[in-house]
Parts: sequence; C-alpha cells; structure tokens
Amino acid sequence: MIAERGIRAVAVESLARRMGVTKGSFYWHFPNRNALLEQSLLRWEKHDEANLQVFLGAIADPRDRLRSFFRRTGREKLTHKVYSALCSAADHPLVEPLLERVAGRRMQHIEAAFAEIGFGSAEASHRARLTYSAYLGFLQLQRQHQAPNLSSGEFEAYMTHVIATLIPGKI
Amino acid sequence: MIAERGIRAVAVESLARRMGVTKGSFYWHFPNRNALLEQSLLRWEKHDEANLQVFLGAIADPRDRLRSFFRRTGREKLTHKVYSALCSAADHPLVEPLLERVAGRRMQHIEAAFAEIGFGSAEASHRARLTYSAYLGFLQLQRQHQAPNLSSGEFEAYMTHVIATLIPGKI
DNA sequence: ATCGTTCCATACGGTGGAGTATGGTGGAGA
DNA sequence: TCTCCACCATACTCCACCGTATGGAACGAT
Repeated sequence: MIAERGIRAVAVESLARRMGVTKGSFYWHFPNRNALLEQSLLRWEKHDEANLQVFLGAIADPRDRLRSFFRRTGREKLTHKVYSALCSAADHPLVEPLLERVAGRRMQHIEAAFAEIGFGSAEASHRARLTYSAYLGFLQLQRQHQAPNLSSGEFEAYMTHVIATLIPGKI
Repeated sequence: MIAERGIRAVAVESLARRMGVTKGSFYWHFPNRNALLEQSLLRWEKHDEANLQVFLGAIADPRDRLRSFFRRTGREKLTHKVYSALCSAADHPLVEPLLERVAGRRMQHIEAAFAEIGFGSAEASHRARLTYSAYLGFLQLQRQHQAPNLSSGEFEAYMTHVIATLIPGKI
C-alpha cells in the first residue's frame, strides 16, 4: 500500500476491508494506527539494511560497488517505490527519523567506497552527497513521470552517463 | 502556507480563521477549495517562470548561467521551499502537471546552456537531467534535515564541488 | 428613501477516518 | 460438558474537513 499510494493509504478501515476483516479485529492486534505504521516502517528498514549488506557489502572493488548502487535503481522496484513514497512524506514524525537513518547508512556506504578509491575525507563526503542526490533526484523525476522508462535504452544511456560523470575512472 | 506546511495546509477553514474572516466569505470569492489551490499554483508558476527569465536569461556565458543556477539554491528561499513542498505532493492531480511544466522548462534552460558550451544533443540532455537531479536530491535532503545549512561553509564547499563536477571547465 | 448588489457571518449537513464500547463465537482445557 | 479466552464483528462517538443555505450590513444608483 505504501509503495502504491503512500503512507496515507495505510488507513485502518480500508486495509481491514481489503483483508476481509473489520476495524474491531485490527484494534485487537494493534493499539492504534501509528503502531501499525511504525512496525511496517521498521520492517522495511530491516529489509533495506539487509539489502545494503548483501548487495553492496560483498563487492570488493569500490568502483564496482558504486556502479552497482546505480544499477540497482532499475531493479528491486518495490523497495525503491516504497522509499520514493516515504520521501513524499518526509515531514511525518515517524518517517523523518527513518529517512534520516536510511539515507545516512547509504551515504556512509557510498562515502566509504569513495574513500577506498583514494579520496580524502571531505572530498569523499561531497561525492557521496552528490551521488545520493542524483539518486534522490531521479526518484523525484520518476514521481513526476519525467524519468526515462527503466527498461528503455534511454535509461541505460543515462545511467552510463551518470556513472561516467560521478565515478572517476582513475584518481 | 504551502511553503511551511504543504498544500494540505491550504484548508478553507483554517485559512479563513487565520485571515480573520469566515468560510462564508471565502465561498463568495472562490467556487471551492480546488479553485483557490489552482490559482495559487498558477500564480507561483508565473512567478517562477519570470524568475527563470530574469536570473538566467540575462547571463550571456552558459557556464556562468549554470553556476548561477546552483547558487540560486542558497537564495530565494521561499520559492525553493514552495517547490520542495510541491515535490512532496507530486501525486496530486493539480500539482503533477505543474511540476512537469516547471521542471521541463528549467531542464530545457539547462540543456540549452550545455548545448551552447558545445555538447551534442544527447549528451546535453543527460547532463541537464543529472544537474537537475542533483538539485532535486538536495531539496529532498533538506526536507530530511540532512543537507548542510545554506549559510554554512560546508554548503559553500559542497556547491563548489558540485559545480566543478557537473560543469566542465573546458570541453 | 428605496432597492439591488456586494461582501461577509451564522448555522447546518455531509463525509472520511480514528478510536471505543460491547457483544458474539469457536476451540482448548478442567 | 462447562468455562474461559483469544479473536472478531457491530455500532457508536469524535473530529476535521468541504460545501450549502440563508440572513444580514454597507453602499451606490435611481
């Protein structure tokens, strides 16, 4: 529901209807709507954290690791849709700290990769922020239907350009 | 109101209270809430379109024009806050086409500047998309309180890095 | 002075969604 | 067999909205 219609769609009654039960049942399992939302978000965070380790932690070469980060945008569409939906609700009291943690973790990973390549601390930090901003901006353009289709050649060409621009071949 | 709390805060009753009038008065001036929202958004769009012409249209050198685009992020804070709030409501039927037009116009400007520098059509298009994505991503990080303060040295250093990375000194 | 128009207030109805109060049901144990 | 409890349904209250119906007050024109 979050991926398709945002956290606003995590509504007790509509969800209960969709599941073939009623509100009464829901409020036996959860104290309130916020609790459901909190557990859902926490569940997704764990999932995302594991993904980060599995997909990027295993890649030895830092350049390949960074390239893999961009390539992942085209895959794992559900996770990206959820994240994109959460970005649209950055002002929500439960979402804001979550986004802060998730983005922080990811940027640290990226920064570490740039540091491995050989950049200094400040330079690596800037590069990580710019890299992640490019990713966030792409998600926003997708929300506005102004990003190339993920399965198109246009997308591939753009990704190649981004990788070439942001990841230095040699230092 | 949009800048501070998003279009959701553009509510008839709360606005009327804030203005010291009542709903009855509002519904004499506007047929419904959507009309107010539409006119507000249109008004902002005109303002933004004019800004684009005044600030970027006048700069002759394409490189300076692009640099000015980034520097503007630190100034005109209200316009950026409004735009950022609108990005959070990209799924709204009135906001979506607006964002499409505004982002389209801005990216065309940026693409034209890259074309002037000497890049080919496809390359200029990619560079414009990446440049605008970096801007959008920065806005998102700002919403999450993970962007450096606009008046800090950290912000200046980051901007310098972004400009150096995205705008080529020579071709 | 009267009348119509403009502008605004009061009061009401309707809707969607959160949360509560309370009654019912089926199945595991004493 | 009886009882208890986990689990679920029904039926409300409350609240924040949008929108409407209607009754004025100020004011210019005839």
